[in-house]
Formats: sequence, C-alpha cells, structure tokens
Amino acid sequence: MSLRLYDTMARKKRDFAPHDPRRVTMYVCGPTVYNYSHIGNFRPVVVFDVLFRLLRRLYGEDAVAYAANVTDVDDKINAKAAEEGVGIEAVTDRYLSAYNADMATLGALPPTFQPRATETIDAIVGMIGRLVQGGSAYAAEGHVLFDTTSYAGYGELSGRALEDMIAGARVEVAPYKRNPADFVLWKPSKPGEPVWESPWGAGRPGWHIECSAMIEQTLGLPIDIHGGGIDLVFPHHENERAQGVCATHDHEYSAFWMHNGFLNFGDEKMSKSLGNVALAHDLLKSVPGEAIRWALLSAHYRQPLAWTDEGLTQARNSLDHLYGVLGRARGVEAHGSGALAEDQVEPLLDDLNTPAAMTVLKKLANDLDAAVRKGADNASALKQDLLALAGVLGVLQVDPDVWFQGGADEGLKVRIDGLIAARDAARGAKDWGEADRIRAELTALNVEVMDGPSGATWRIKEQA
RNA sequence: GGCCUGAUGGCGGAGUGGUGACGCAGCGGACUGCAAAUCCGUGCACCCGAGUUCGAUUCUCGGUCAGGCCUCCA
Repeated sequence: MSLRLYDTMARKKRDFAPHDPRRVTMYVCGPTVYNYSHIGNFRPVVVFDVLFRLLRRLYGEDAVAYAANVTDVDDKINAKAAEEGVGIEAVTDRYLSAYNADMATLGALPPTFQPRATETIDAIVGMIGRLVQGGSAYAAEGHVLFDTTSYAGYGELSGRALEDMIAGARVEVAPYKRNPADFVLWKPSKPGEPVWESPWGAGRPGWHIECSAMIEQTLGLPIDIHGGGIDLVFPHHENERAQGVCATHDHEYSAFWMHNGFLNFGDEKMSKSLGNVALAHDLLKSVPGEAIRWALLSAHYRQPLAWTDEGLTQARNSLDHLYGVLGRARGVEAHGSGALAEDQVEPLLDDLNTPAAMTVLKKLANDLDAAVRKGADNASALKQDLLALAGVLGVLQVDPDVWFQGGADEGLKVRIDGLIAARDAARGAKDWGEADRIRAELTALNVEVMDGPSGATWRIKEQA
C-alpha cells in the first residue's frame, strides 16, 4: 500500500508521489516569535514531524527536505521590542530558542531548514520584482500589492469566489488598493521599525510573501507538501499560492496542501484574547514532553482536538503501560529486518491515522509482553516491530528507566535504593509492619514500589 | 450573511452497507504478606427525522447542535 494524503485543494485523499523521490520537499508554516507559543502551535509541529519521519522511512533519511520557517519581522514583534526597549533580535532570539527547545522536548526532529524572514529579504525583494514585472503586482504609495484579479485561480484553495470576498469584505479598504482583496507584498516601515531597502522604497515584507520566498530559496518551487494549521488556508495559503504560481509561471505551487485541525481548550476556543492560554513552555515544566506528544497525536490530525487534563492523564497512563512492557522486555534483543511491516504502518500510510497506529502499537506491546512472559522466540521480532513503529511516531525513544525515574536526581536515587534495600531486608524477615512503614516513607517521596520476582523496582509517581 | 467541517459508550477515539475496534477509567476474579504491575472476565455507544436498501452508525436529503474561516489568532 502506498501513501495517501488528504489534499485540502482536492478535498479528498490522493496518492502521494513526489516530484523527485530523491528529494521530497515539505514546508510547514512556523511561529511568529514574539512570545512563548501556546500548546496549539505545537500540534502542527508534532503532526508534521510524524509525516517527516514517515517520509524518511519511505524515501530514505537524506531524501526528505523539510523546511519550517520562522517569522521574525512582524508588528507584534516590533511592539514587543518597543515595549521592552530592545532591538527585535533580542525578542526573536529569545523566543526562537525557547521554541526550538520546546520542540525538541516534544520529540520533534529538527527540520532540515529553518529559514528566517530577515535572512530572506533578498529573495523576497527578488520575487516581488518578478511579480511586478509580470503584471501580477503593482506599487502604490510606498506599498507593493498583489493584484488578485491577475490570477484566475485565486480562491481555488480555500474554495471561495473573489466576488464573495469582495461582497463580504468588512474591513475598510485601503485607498491605494485596486481591488479590495489585494494584499500587501511590501510596505513602508514606521519610524523606529526595522527597515530594508527595495526598488519601491525602504520598508519591510508582508507576511505572505515571506513564506513563498523562503520556500523558493530553501526548497525550490514547486514543492510536494505544504502544511499548516487549518486557519491558515485563507488568506495566508491562498495568497502564497497565488504569488507562487504567478512568480514561477508554474501550474502548481505545492502538489499537496495539508492542514491540521484546531486544538480546543475545554469548550472554548483556545485563543490569546480569551486569556486561557496554555503555554507549552509552562506545561512542559510539569508534564513530560512525550505525554504531550502522545496527547497531540491521539486524535487524527484533521479532527479538532479537545485539550484537557484528563487527556494528558490518559496519555501518561498509556505511556506508563508501554514503557512497562519495554522494561520487562529489557533482556530481549530486538532484531529483524529493520523494515517497517506493511500492515503495521498501514494506518499511517492512510493519511497519517495516528490513533489507529497507536492501537497497533499497543497491540504489539501486548503481544511482546505475552511473548516475554512465555519466553516465546518471536519476542525479538515483536520488539523490533514495536520500536520501528514507535520510531515513526517519535515515541518510546528513551530507556524505560528514564521514563519512570527521570524525575529523580542522583541523591534521591541513592536514598531510594537505600530504602528499598532496607525494605527488602524487612520483607525477608517477614516484618510486614516495617516493610509497610518504609513503603509509606517512599510514597511520601512520591515513589511507588513494585515487588517483582527478581526484587523490587520503583518509579516516580505522577505529579498529581 | 457567505463558505467549510464535525456529531460514536463515563472519558478519549478509529472504522465499517449486515454478528458495534482499541485505549483510559470503573467493576469482579487470579496473583501478592498487603499493594503495585501483570493476567482473565466485564461495557450492548454510533445526534434527530425522512429516504435508498433485504438490511444503515456507515449512502442521500432535511433538521438540530458544536466548531472553524471570511480580519497577519496555529
């Protein structure tokens, strides 16, 4: 079975075939770095990381070029920098490094490229120049605007007609626009804001053109897959596509458009204006990144995902179970072909069905557990399959001890080992009172003891 | 107002024109000094109405509800 992906433009699943199997290209819209990102920002990060991992398995580790950009020129960044009385680099550097650190904690591989808008200005100016020359864009009062009537395909991606948009336009139309739907490619900077030279006057790029130029510079057009949150379909991706097609005289800009659904926070939409933000940066202080990753993948990427404490707890419980199996299978050496078994990746090949893939993963884990218990000889193959699938999902990548005991520092570990030894001695002497007293002491340390045939093991309990 | 999604058991969540996955939680049992972990057992959920059909949760139409986009919120 081959990879099938839902294409927003076609509004159905299509068989995926890259332009060049030796260089599969994927681009995902990244953050605007003016603050810590809330958890919803990381859904596309994790979802497209799974796709990145899957493509690497299918086409080869070095055959996939994945670019995730960073917008580091923007009104909000300017505002933040002004507020703090620092240059925009101070703001963008701070939040970009936090973002990258959080991304790593969530188990996302670094993208092949992480282009920044400020490092792409030449390419942006060049692309705008081509658009002006080709008659798709025009300069007016220091701005350069894209002429939406110049591209007949405008509206095809988001499925809206230009007339509808004009009729429904609620925003006051700037006087220098020829058509209400025209959007800015270049605009003058306000005093004190970052500024770059251009043939149309000093200024800075509009948001949409940044992405198109970064794609062209890092991956080349057209690309195979363009991803992002579903809210970006219009206007951002519609505009990108219009620019990209007009600037390259190509018929397509991206062969596939993929969009992940929204993350909801309880009943309310998660939004900064409502103030119910959950910053991933804060969440990661108390919840393992892997549990957040699991929770983010527990619904199909196109479905809306309700973000709740209970969901996180369920994610931790599932991982506890899986790591428990791996711990018991510690002595089993995983070997096999190393290839992904067809029926096991099948859910992922079907438009990245991560919940179904997780079901397969749990099934493999249960089979492995039973095989280990019975000493069956298919244990190593099962372990191999389990780890291979987990590798595509980007989970179960650490030693079970790290998962269960990762929250303990060395001093605590020594203390715990001492208590366990004392308790073993008491149990050996059938002094149950003493044994239970020690267990209570361990419980107070947030440690849970598990007696097994080969001695007691322990783990850090969840921070409830 | 326009366009577009979705509605599955206590919770999460796949999938399918015909004996309703799976996980979490719960309950009963085994095991255990007692626990934990593990194992065995246990759940008769597919928004409403009409239609198509031998048969619909799955297809069609209508409705209700929820959500998204239409404004540089992922």
